[in-house]
Amino acid sequence: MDSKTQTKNRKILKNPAKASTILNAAEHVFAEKGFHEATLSDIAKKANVSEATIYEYFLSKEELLFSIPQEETLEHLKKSEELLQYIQGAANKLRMLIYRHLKLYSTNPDYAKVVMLILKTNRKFLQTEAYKIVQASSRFTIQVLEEGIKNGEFRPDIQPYLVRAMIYGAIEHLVTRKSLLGVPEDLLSLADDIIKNIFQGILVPSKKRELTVQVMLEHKN
Amino acid sequence: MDSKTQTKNRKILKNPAKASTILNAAEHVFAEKGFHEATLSDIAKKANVSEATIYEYFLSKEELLFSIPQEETLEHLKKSEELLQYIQGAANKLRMLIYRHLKLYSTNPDYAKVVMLILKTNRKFLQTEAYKIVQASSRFTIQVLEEGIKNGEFRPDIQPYLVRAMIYGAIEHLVTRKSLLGVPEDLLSLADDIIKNIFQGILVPSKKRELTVQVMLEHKN
Amino acid sequence: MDSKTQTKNRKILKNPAKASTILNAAEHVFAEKGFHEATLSDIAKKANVSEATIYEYFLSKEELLFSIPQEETLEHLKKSEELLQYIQGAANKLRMLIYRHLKLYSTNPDYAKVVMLILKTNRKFLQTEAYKIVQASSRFTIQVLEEGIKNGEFRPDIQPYLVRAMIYGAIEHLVTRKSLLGVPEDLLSLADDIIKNIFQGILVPSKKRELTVQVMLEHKN
Amino acid sequence: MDSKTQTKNRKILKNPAKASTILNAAEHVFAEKGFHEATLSDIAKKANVSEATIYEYFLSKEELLFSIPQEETLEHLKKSEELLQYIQGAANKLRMLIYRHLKLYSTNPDYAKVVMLILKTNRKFLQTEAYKIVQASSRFTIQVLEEGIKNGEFRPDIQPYLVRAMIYGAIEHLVTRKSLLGVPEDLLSLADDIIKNIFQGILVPSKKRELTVQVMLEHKN
DNA sequence: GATGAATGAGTGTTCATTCAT
DNA sequence: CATGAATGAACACTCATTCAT
Repeated sequence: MDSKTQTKNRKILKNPAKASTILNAAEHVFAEKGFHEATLSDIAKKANVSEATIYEYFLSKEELLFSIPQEETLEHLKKSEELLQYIQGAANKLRMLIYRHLKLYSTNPDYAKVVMLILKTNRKFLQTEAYKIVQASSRFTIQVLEEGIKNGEFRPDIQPYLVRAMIYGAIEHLVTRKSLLGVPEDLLSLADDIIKNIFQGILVPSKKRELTVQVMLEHKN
Repeated sequence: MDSKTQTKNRKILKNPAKASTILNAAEHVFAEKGFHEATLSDIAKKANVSEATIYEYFLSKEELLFSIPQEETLEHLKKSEELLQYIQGAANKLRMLIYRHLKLYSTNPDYAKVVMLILKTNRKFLQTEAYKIVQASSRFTIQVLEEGIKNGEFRPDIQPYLVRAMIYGAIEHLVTRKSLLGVPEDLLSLADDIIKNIFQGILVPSKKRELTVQVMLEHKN
Repeated sequence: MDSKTQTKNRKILKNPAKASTILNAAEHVFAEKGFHEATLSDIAKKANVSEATIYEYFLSKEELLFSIPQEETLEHLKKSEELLQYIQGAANKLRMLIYRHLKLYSTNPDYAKVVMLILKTNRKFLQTEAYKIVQASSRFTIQVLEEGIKNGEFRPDIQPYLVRAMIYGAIEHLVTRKSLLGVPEDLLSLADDIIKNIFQGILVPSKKRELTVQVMLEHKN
Repeated sequence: MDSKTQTKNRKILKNPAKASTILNAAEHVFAEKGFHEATLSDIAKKANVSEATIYEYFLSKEELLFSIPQEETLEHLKKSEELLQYIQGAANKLRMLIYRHLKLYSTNPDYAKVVMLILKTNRKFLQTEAYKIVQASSRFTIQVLEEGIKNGEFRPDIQPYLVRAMIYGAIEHLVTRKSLLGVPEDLLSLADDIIKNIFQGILVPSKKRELTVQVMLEHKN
């Protein structure tokens, strides 16, 4: 609605520092208590502003929640996009995306909690601008996977949609566990192993048996 | 708590049919609206009982929520455990576990929503009896993975904990998407592809080049 | 909406005594403080129930307000309707209606305040069932006025709509003043004077001069 | 209070144009939404000033409301007072007062709404300077009525206080209906009929019967 | 055993008002 | 002078939970 934008004179653009303070407080409180359990009063206290002030910057508690990933995600996305241009090879690009994704959550545990425990399962969030950014981010992965298929790096029969689900699923699973249970201690160190598993699978390759055949041929000579 | 169970004379054992009716109603309403948005009044209406009656069978709204997976999960677990005994080979066993897991959610969309959108991100659920059953279930996967490593089916350098995260992560990611967005239409058909990816990875194997080298050696002889 | 009627299980029919208690409390508090200045808490205290209980009987503060005149007005209306049948002559009927109207407010000062100071100027009230009853009540007056015109009791050139406005206007004006200022002390005693004014107007009739002419004619004979 | 007026340096005198702009905006917004439903923000927007500026000219939202009739009413009063001097006869004077009163509201529908729907039922307004002006205005009516009684134009037994109530009551009733319901379309055209009713009443005069008697007397001769 | 009825406790949101600049 | 920015104070409304019958 037009009225929404105009009637409510939000000062978020006028004083971004305070908006950011509120956002950080909200992130922290939401991370700690969850959305419904957190109160505006909690957030106001944490941000050292009045509850009314929060409403000067955000339309509602829910909009405040949805505003949390906006900045962070957009910035992350742009950086990833930039880096993709400097990296050769789909495998290397994918490695970077996985690594950065894990790092994003790893270095921002509160943010991780908000995303994994609150936003990811919120129906309304899916209709949000912020969510579109998240979507864009995951589209990169699809593109890189397709690139890898095209240039022969990746199996031609993989389904990018499914592989992405596995990559993100693994990361989300781990970050969620970390958020809820505190384990594993060091998320980031898992990146390489995830990548290795994604790349090579878990089966012992059948190459060896083929190799054995070769050797037998040698004996024949 | 134990004391809680004993202090209140719960009649859940006396009239399991009604308890089950309530549980089903709750599952449906929670799936549709989410935990906080669903009201006891909604559930009571759906179950054709009074709100007070719900409290005859369950201690609280939260306990009602936590009771939902109990039956289903336990049954699922037992069946899996049984099947594991009849299957030869870690790969085959793993395939079965993945398939059954995906099928469980696939055939119970309401249950899937409750688990994926509500329980999985609930801190308190982790301290629940029901959760221990879930844990037990996922312990099978670890065991199978270890078995596969031991008998040479799986790479010796895989980390079972991580592989499990990838398997469950992928499934959860897909089931969550299905729960929220309705896509993909047919979850179950993805099982084989997930298994294939998990087993073989996405990289095109470098076997071919190695093979070429062998051939050159043969000529040398 | 259907949902409104069914979703909210109002117990107003089940326990009319309590509904009435609440209504009386509301009438008193609204009369004393006005609608916006009165709080649900005030009313709950006055009625010796919890605020939540009020919501078991009424959908909202506003609906509570609008429910106040319902009973009283309907009862008043029916009685008036009945009495009309026993009275001969439009003038006598009108006298009764005026008298009863003034008496209604005169004996229920709280009710008078609610009607005069709150409801009468409330736009939404006009779309209410209760208002339709009020309308019906004032329709009697129109009918009686028309009857009086037809049978020659009232001037044929009067406009019933306007006369009604004058009658009710006068009453409302007086009741409002009484509600706000406390004067005049005794409203009811004004009834006869109002009636007299309405009936005869304020002008000294010019009959006398005409009469004189007649007399002169007599003398002439 | 006097102290209030002096403590705060109100600039209403310094820039009467802006004060008037605000007052007009307030009149419009109050008329449209009612007092409680209107916000200072609404008024500020309508007046193209900031909310804080409104407080430079008026002490509070309520004082702003009470300031609305001041000018208009005073002007109206003075003009009426002047006209009274040029009119002969109490009946003619009363006719003028009624006509002008109805015209005042008729030509200022926003003002009419503010007065009829908000101010007239506001307790605090009665303690206001502005209200005293209104009172003064209605005192003219009393004076004219008394004059009419004295000089034989009006019945000697009418109660001026009551007649005034009827006149103003009728006008208020009609203006209120117009404000809320939009009918009748043309208020001003009702003036003559109101006057006629007030003057002559609604009863068919009993002259005729008396006249008949005279005629019989004539026959007797 | 089942429930109608009552409520305590809690919270997001609004807005008139103030004041430093 | 004008106002942007901040907030204190208030309140209607909801709902899980209890308990007498």
